[in-house]
Amino acid sequence: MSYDFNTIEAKWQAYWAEKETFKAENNSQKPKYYVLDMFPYPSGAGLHVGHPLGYIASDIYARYKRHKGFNVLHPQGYDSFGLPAEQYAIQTGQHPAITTKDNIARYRQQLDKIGFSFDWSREVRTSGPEYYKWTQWIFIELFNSWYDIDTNKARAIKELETIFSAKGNTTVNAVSDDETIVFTSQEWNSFTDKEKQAILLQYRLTYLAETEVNWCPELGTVLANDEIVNGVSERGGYPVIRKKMTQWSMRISAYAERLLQGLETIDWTDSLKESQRNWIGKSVGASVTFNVKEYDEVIEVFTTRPDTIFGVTFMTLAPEHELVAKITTPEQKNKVNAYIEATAKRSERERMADVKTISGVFTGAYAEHPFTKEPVPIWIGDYVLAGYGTGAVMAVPCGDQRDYDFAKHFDIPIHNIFEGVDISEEAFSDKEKTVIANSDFLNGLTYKKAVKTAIYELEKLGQGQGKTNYRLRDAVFSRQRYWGEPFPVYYVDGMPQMIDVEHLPIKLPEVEKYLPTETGEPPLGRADFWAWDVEKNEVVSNSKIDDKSVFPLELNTMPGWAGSSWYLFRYMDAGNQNEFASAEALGYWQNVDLYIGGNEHATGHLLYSRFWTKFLNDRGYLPVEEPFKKLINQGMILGTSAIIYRISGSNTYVSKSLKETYDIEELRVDVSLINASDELNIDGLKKWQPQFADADFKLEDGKYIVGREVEKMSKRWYNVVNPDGICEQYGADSLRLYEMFLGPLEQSKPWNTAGITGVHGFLKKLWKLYHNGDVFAVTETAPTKDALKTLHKTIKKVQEDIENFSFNTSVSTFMIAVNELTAQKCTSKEILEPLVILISPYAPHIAEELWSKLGHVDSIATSDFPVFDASHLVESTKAYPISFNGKMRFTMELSLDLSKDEIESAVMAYEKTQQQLAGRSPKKVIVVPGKIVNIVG
RNA sequence: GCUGAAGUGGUGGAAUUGGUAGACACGUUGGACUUAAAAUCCAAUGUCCAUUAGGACGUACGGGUUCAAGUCCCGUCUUCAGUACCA
Repeated sequence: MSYDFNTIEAKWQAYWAEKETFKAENNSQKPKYYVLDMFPYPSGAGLHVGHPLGYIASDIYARYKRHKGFNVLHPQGYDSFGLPAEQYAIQTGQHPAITTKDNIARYRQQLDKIGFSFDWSREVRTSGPEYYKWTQWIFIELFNSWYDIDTNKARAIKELETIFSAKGNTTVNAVSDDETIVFTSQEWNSFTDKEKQAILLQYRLTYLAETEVNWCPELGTVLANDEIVNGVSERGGYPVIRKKMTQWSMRISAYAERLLQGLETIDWTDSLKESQRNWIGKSVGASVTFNVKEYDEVIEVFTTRPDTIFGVTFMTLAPEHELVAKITTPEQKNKVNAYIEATAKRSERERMADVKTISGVFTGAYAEHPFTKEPVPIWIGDYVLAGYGTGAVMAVPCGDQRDYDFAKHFDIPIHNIFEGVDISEEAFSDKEKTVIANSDFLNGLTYKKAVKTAIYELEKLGQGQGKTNYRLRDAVFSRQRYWGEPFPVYYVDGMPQMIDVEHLPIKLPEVEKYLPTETGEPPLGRADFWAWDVEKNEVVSNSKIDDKSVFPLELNTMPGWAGSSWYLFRYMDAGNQNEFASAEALGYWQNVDLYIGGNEHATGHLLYSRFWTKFLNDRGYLPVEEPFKKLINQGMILGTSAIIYRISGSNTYVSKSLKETYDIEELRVDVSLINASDELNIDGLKKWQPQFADADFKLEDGKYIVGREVEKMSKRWYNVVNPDGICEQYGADSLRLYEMFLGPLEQSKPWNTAGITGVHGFLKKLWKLYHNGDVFAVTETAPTKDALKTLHKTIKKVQEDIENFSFNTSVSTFMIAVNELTAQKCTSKEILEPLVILISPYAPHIAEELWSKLGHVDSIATSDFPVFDASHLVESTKAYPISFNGKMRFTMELSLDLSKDEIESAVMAYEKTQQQLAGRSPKKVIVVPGKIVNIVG
């Protein structure tokens, strides 16, 4: 009986499903371990070979941890709200729920074939009402919270109302939109209900605000930055303008410092932490206010260099700055307006791309320098961004290159305030070497001292203070889409109201089309039943909105990251109808011990879910501050596209080496038409697409050789390889081993099936090791010394590899072990039984089969990992001379702990053969813990 | 520009704290078994010279530290990823 992987794999997959082998219990005497994959979006294209890479790695780790005696939670689900299903719905009219359901079924089928140890009883789907009920609940909790800076955590909004009615807002230190509003308790209590609501909205952690968006009138929707190419929409090529819209926002900025500090407590890669640090963008400096001459206005700026305050020779405002209209003089009005109009037409992306062109206009107004009281001209320029800091800068041309370039371009004076520095060619921005000059009380001071002194003096004037600024902006939470979570929100008199938890979920309404309405409202504006009856507490027909108890519901839906920000907690208690997860389940599982996924989520999903976790922790719903303790980014598996060369204007194609002699254009063809030596299957190509049916080919050596290009796997490049074919031809175990064998987990690499015969051959050899012809041939004979050595070498290496996530090298270790044992003709059960456990995380199906043949009734998944015993690994020694404190020493390396006698005999043996090194006999042998032995000669 | 990662045979990639570079696999070549093919097994395979027994050179490039450097330090080049007028 040969290795019949198809039968074996089907058998054990059915067994696992039936016995629920991988179901995790929420209480156990064992220690817990939570291994999570980033859940997939179920796209119509199905899984390709890149998807399972991370899943295989996490599956190996999960299975290993089970062998090591842990109670492992390893769930899977679907991030099933998203754009592709909606776009498909717009084109075909098919409801996204149906598309999504079909795609999920296909994903599940493909996943099952690979033999993952997921606990499917905990599956979640973000688009399921029983799931998004709790996404809506979290939204309401955010709405009902404010951020208290003094206790540094979120608190219930009710507590804030209590404070307001008792003491007004002067004693509250809270994060809010407008810190200048001040009221007493008497004033608060005399406000109307609507006024109170409007004020509270400025403190809530999710709030309505006017936000600038990329609006495409033709498509009637808001576009994300990456959906715009050269100022027009990627789809359709329609113009895009910047427009202000009222949208929900998340006050993530309140958590900026904690999101930054929290990075110190988690085990993520440095590059990922660095990305998040950059994104949060903390900078320490000062806020300075300049009075505007002849107007009763002040301009507030943020600067990291208050020490250069005497170098200010002008100010620049962003064209969008609100003061621009107020302070521009009549003479400059036309120029300024023309400039503002010109910049408004450019998208933010264009402005960023076009860094080199210097542009700006003088407003005609002057500010007053806080210390010298000299006039400072106020300019506008698009190098200042409205969205960062205060949208205004104090320009110090001698110390900042952008200010310098601007000043040179417009002939604005440049004052040198640095001692002994030449600024005739460029600005000087080296803080460390800074010594201030020409600056009154700052003269002679170095950077750090000058900053302190400048802030102190500004505070005395009441025109500035030390300030920390963050780049992180509040996150827009509204999408003008259909296929997303509806908000549990209705509007009374323009003010948002939350629906009570007991009436959730608010389910997505039916619409006949998935496009925005003709009047530019989101798709939910097409729903007939989309109004809230506060007496019946149910969704009713829009026609009843005239009734006094019926109000319109929110038309936007939530963004993709809403559902994915908390799903890890839902897995802990997926079926719970009464809570998002029970306190017991949350207390037991805590957070994710190991999270594996792609690094495209570095600043999106991974930041938002940290934010929500901290928030839920503040409000007492979670016992943890961070969602993911350890995170590994798997690399992308790239496709190898195949290229054929068509002679321009003809239907003739030339082989790769002939392409230079013709004027050609490149076409990509399906990679399944290419064999291992880059040869094209011409008959296959002719059948593939009608345009090739009567094509001519110019061959080399009787073959058509294609060009290859490594790029992202994508349908449009015809380079997608599905795992299904591999599973059929070589089996899931081969696929699993091969994906690991391809290279380091974290590295991107092109998919190439050529090497799969290597790992497949290994599995065949493994099978043969346990069989003599057709007979299972494991015996009770005592193992040889060599066999024991091979086994324990393998245990040690595999265990180290798994702990270090170097799965690729353990595949090699297995191959060496099997080759050695085959050569040794080992049939001993004492060796072969533990060996199969070592291999089982990688190739679980064949391991289960051999395990049951070894006489076990239970799944191998519950067996214990073999214990490493170093005593089987006595090996030869190496020695190197070292010089230490003028004395000659030898360092001797042994492969493991040896007894004193063994060391001494090894030293003697070594001495005999290496007399040139061991001219003197060792006087003392020092055993250093581990494996280095120092011999002092 | 900045940040991060990396550069090793024909290819994917190994190499503990510095300690015999190229494990393992693919590919290639030769051989065995077959009528033949497939499958399987065996051998060789960094480069160059000896063509035996051995020697020299080799981890992007140039220096340095060290008894010893793929690994550490300085400089240069290249590639990939992320990010960008952040005041």
